[in-house]
Amino acid sequence: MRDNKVIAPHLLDWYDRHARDLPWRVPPGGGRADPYRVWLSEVMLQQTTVAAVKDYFIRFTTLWPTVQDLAAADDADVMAEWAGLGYYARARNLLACARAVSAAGGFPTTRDGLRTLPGIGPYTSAAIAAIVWDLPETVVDGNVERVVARLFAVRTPLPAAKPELTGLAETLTPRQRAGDFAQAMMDLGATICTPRNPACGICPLIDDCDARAQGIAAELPRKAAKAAKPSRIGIAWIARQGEAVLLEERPARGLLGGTLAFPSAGWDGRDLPPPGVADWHEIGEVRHVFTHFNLSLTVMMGDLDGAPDRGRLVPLRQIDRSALPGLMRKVWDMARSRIAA
DNA sequence: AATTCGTGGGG
DNA sequence: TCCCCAAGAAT
Repeated sequence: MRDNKVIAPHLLDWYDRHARDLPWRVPPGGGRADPYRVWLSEVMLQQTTVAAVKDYFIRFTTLWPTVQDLAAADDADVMAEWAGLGYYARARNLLACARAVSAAGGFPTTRDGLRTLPGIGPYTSAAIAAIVWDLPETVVDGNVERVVARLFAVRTPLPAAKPELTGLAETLTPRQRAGDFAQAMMDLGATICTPRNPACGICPLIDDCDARAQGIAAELPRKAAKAAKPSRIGIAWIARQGEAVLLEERPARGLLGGTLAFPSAGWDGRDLPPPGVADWHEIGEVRHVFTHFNLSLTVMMGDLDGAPDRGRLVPLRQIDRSALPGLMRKVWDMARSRIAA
């Protein structure tokens, strides 16, 4: 059996002095957090950096201050506000969750109850339970995996090491202030116990860290080798008619599911013809990187001869770049420069 | 259980 | 330029 580490008092003391000030966070000892704001921030923060989330969080909470407000919102408005943040299944699940919570009269007050809601998994359920309801749940995100792997010098590569790391993390969670402890672990991982060049010299847990003692902190956690990233090609069509351009809502599931987009094909498993008859001509190539492939998208432009067979024509001035996902922003930027010229 | 889901920043 | 990675969940 591994040694029993007791790090919570020391780490919480560090957190009381160094907690980051974040829009969704209640300072240590600052009272109960709003479950809506904590839930919204945790969903936005899934696989997404704090820097990228901040503005989105402020916009969402300004537009929809309560979960009831969000539950009453139009799907298209929420998708448009989420555009650019990525992982769009989160936005669809966000609305489904808001509507379930609103109908139920509030958020569940246990981890298991939270876990049943769409978009809330092992991490997010534990985070809300600990941060909002002050329950002694153990929160395991990428930061905690790294901190724990180093504290206990776990050499097993991820993701196989996940159960072991979770078990070890559970031995660290205090009965009191579990929410602050979780946020302290994540802050530590984000600011000191970083993936590369960890700042062990100023780490409050330096005397508890096995990896540091063995001189291998920067080498942990180990990770399984990743598969090479394949390349895909496709076509996007800028279909014009007078002062309007064709846009469509993508299918609800899959790549960029439910987002607003220019008609395209060949890169997402769909092999579709152009959206109508036109004098198609190439205006350039857009490159984009997804999690699991690189994309080269050939952009075609043309004036429609007759009605398009899908999508809807949107007046130029009505096209809102910020309502498009990142890939389609690139396509639009290229098209707009051509239209202006 | 392994895949499939975005995007932007940093080294 | 390329690779890594970031408060994961759903299937």
